[in-house]
Amino acid sequence: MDVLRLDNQLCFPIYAAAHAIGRAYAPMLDELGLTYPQYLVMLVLWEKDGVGLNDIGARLHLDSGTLTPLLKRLEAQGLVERTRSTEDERRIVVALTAEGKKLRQAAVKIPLKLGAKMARALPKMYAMRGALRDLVKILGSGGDDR
Amino acid sequence: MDVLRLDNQLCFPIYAAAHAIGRAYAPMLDELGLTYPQYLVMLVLWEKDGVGLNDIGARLHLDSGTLTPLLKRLEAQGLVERTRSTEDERRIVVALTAEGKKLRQAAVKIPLKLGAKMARALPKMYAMRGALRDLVKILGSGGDDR
DNA sequence: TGCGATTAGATTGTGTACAATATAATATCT
DNA sequence: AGATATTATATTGTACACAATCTAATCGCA
Repeated sequence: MDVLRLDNQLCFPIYAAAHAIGRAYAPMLDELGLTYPQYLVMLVLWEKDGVGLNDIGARLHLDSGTLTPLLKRLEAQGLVERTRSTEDERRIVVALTAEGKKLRQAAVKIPLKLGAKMARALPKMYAMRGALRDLVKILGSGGDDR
Repeated sequence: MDVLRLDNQLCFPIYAAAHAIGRAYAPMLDELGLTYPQYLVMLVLWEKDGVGLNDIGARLHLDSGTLTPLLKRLEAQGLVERTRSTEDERRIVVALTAEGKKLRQAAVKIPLKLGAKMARALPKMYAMRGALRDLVKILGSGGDDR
């Protein structure tokens, strides 16, 4: 077997799928004024508001180089507020604004629409989810828990 | 089920895994002077030299906005040459230099090392490859076959 | 053959993603 | 208590990725 043949690669399909996912989400998220990474950040915050930048990074495996500008833009859109923690001044706490909280209602349609779009792929995606998580763990998760 | 809960997302694990893969490849590819996307382009060319930018894009689901600068940098490194096709002047043909061809020898170790690194994840990755390819098809593949 | 439609790649603009580095704050050790 | 080590985030620099748009070349149709 030719280890350098594109069709024999195991990682490339993941890469290609991730990009396809991003492209598929974009028009729908654009209606909410969000990009896919921003949407992921909002998911984290809708789940637990007022967490640190570090915590968001740990959940999403993204570091401050990515998150700082991203959060700045979310703040500029009036969806979040960033403040320095009083307990530890190195920490940034990210809180949803009322508008940010309200956006959740509109956002509910996103996974529903995407789910419908890739309905026939869903069963296998459910099946591969755990393996993908394991892979992230094995390879090292990036973000601020490095 | 909360459709907006991060752990319930089916796409996020793919996104996270793709980024983890990129991070895992980077140090090794850096020794060859390549980035992961550049490495993918080289895979395509090692397989079939002298193809069009469009063909590379179709294989990798990347468009000219991404490929043009990427190929420019590969050309600057002396690994490829870009020429205008005589049959169709809109087309760019990308050919490996001798140095580009020679790099394949050093590149063989990359998949081997990565494979070793994620050995225990490999069986499931083999299993999910087809499903990931289907997903790319379903969502629309991007690149220049849009 | 001429003209409108389509295509290939370049370009512009925006938003990531991450390595490396810097600065200030906190933790740990002696 | 003081010094050193570590940590959180910002910043800098580089390389993507892709939508939108542009320009020149080619295709398809009347």
